[in-house]
Amino acid sequence: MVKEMCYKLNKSSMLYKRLMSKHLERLNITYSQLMVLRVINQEPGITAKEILMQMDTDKATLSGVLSRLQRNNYISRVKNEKDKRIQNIYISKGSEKLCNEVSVIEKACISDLVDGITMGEAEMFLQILDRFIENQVNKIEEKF
Amino acid sequence: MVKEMCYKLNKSSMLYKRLMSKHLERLNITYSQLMVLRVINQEPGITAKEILMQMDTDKATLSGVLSRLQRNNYISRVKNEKDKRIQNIYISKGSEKLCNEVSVIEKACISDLVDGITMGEAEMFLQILDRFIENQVNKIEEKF
DNA sequence: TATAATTATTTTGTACACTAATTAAATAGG
DNA sequence: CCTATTTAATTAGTGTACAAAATAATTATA
Repeated sequence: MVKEMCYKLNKSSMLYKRLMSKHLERLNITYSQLMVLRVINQEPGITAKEILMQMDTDKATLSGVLSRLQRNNYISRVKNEKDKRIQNIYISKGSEKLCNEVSVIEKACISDLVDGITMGEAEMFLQILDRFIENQVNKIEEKF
Repeated sequence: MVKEMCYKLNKSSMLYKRLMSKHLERLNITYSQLMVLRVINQEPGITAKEILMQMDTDKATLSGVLSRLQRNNYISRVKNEKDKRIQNIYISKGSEKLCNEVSVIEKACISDLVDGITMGEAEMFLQILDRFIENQVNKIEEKF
């Protein structure tokens, strides 16, 4: 039962990434890059460390995503004068527009995914999922 | 709401892979490799094509997983004499034991994940998830 | 029967997740 | 003040996901 849940959660996650990447392809940005760009858009001047705390991800992975975002001129990084280990990250002109544009695509893309699922069901689903995630986090912290 | 569902599904999937890989580390096999190994274990002599049909994955990805499994002596591939494009895949001696051993680990590892979730809730969760996945599959097939 | 189309699989190239090791800067303790 | 530790971020290396192209064998067709 739990095994089935895990298997299907993975499957659904995989499908979502597939779906979103196909839609994002023409915008020349990836799903992971977009997630990070959004966080930067909401908090200009944010540091990599702060992004890490907001998004439960890996620092090495984030480093790569950021350099690709910079390479494609979506962001710029400015060395902090007070603490030279830190870089403040800013979204480039025009990229805010991209964020908004994607929100529209995303809405259109995912609205159909709740077909046949009622509001109440979705709410219950989220509650259970939250509990499940909490258990996962505990389990990971517990052992290692 | 849907967005939140997608986000959390992804998060949960990521956490599960993290959890499993930490447990599998000492067995010197990865989660993806194990999934494939299990299919081969159930159907000795299976071909890559047939594995692809059972597991909704990518042929290039599978090709890589199979060569790593072979490199680590978990499987062997024998060229089919009737159709030389095909290789029949067999599990190596001792690897069946690994499959069983992992099932035990997996059970221990994931039983705690349903803490605070009733049987009924889990069932409902799975039903909604199934519908969600079905919608995703439709959406992917529809557009491309 | 020669060639075109199809099929099974691998290779190449890009992006990402994760671990371990490294670099560079800041801060603490003696 | 100088070493030791901590902190922020990058680099190197392995594995995975996916698209596109290549390879090799089989089957269909002109």
